[in-house]
Amino acid sequence: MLGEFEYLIITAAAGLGERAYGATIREEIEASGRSCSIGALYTTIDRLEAKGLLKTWMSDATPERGGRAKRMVSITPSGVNAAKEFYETVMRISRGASWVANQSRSVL
Amino acid sequence: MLGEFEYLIITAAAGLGERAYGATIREEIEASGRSCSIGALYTTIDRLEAKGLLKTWMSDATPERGGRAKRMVSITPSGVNAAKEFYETVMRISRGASWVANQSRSVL
DNA sequence: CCATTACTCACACAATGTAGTACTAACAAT
DNA sequence: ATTGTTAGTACTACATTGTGTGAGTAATGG
Repeated sequence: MLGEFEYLIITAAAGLGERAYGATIREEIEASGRSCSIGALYTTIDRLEAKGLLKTWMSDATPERGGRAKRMVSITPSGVNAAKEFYETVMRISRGASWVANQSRSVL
Repeated sequence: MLGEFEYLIITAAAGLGERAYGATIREEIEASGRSCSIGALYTTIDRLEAKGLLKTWMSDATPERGGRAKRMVSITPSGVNAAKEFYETVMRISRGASWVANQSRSVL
């Protein structure tokens, strides 16, 4: 099973599409109010890659100040599956919990 | 932040209400298709109690064969908050993800 | 006394977090 | 042009927290 942080990274990367790499993923995560240390980010990316849930490759350096080569990220089909399963597990578990709003609406 | 298993236990206990203790929580979890070893269960209950997210106490023995005293569980207000936050974090993160169905409906 | 129900313990492994290091390129000063 | 400074990026080693295992122990009713 994915951890919450792993899910977070996969989801952010999926949303960023072609623009996904360490720094943009981090911004995305912190923008949602969750802190994301650099180290935690890369170790998790490594682990996810080892599990085959995403793949990475080095791009060429861009002509920006400090434009070091980026480690680009994209989600594999397995990665999408894993994320989907995580999401559905949380949904299933949560069914009926008092802190879940609007439970009846989902049926309408 | 809660782990997935911690969330699972809090949710199961919340659903069971007065009847929540080790064995019923375990049944509840396994009924949802997720395995739940005894050891993992109690370790996690211990940790959650240490964090103040739930409280436990020993009940009297029941008059059933083998009816040993049970370690009853109930969720504290902090526990409800933590669960709620976990749920909302996952929801917020997931907004827009391709694997989430019916995204428009939530607005209606 | 023994089958049943339930909990405890000791440890192993996996996921997440922190802090610090190192590399690259633009920019600025000389 | 050379050098130093700074910003953007990636990597590594270690610390902490979360999850898993299953044998072992205790209490109770028959």
